[in-house]
Amino acid sequence: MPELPEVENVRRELELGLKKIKQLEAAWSSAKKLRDNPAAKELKKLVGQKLIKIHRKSKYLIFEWEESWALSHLGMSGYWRFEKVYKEQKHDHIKLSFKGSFLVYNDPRRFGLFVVGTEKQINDTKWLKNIGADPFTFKEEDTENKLWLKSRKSTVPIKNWLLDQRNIGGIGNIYASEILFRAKVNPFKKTSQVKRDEWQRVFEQIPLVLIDSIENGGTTLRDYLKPSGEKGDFQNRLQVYDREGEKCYTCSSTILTKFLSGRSTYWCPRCQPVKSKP
DNA sequence: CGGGTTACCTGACGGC
DNA sequence: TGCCGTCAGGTAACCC
Repeated sequence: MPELPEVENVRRELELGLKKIKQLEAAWSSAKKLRDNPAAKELKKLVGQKLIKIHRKSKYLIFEWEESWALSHLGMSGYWRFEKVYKEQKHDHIKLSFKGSFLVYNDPRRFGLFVVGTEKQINDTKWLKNIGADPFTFKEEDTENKLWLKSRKSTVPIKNWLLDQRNIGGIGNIYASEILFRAKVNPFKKTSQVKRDEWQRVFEQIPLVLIDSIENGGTTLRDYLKPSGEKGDFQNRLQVYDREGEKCYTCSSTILTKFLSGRSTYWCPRCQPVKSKP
């Protein structure tokens, strides 16, 4: 479900709610396992602490408590919700009880993650350590050139390269297709064969598309909801994703879709030809 | 090693 | 109505 823009929207809304939150009074987790379910005793470490800030790295939420940190990943179907009165829902997995409010993690498919530790322990987890460049700062840090050099060695399709979190953190299946459409690059092109000017366009579009989506509340195709329960709005701005058989807004060609490494890939055959223009 | 496939889970939806 | 196959916004363990 959630890629970087959705996770950032969750982060922003949760942080708005923090002002009203006091100490954690009780913590509960379901018996059903998430990807790495916190042992009940790990979760108990948070009791008595105040939630201070929520950070985001790539698609991960990082909860900063007074003494501890916690790492949250929403997988495909996870979401956090704020409630004044707890109303149990199917697939609730974590319930944090504060005075006068509840913060609940629900995740039907249970691909999500929640672990507790010290700041150092969390930062040293394999999940945070293996994340590649940050899409909003790689321009400033000469990372762009490093990524370009790295890309010369990769023979995977460029779309797969964008999805590999070890290269750039935060791009998922929707935005990989959207970024490549806006950059006018064919998603099946081998990464090492993507020319410098095409690469330039891809790099330019990565932060633009992600920010555009963040500002529009993320993409709600099926079940993504912000903690407030509201839908996102970026689904109305998608150019190719989920638009198979519809007309390209730019050139009126029919949008195509194809399975690539197990993921649906959408593109416009005329705007993103296999052979780039000379 | 890189690159491809499949598994992990539940639910929604379409075809028969 | 129900059963079955397919697909879903992510990651990671397997293969070769």
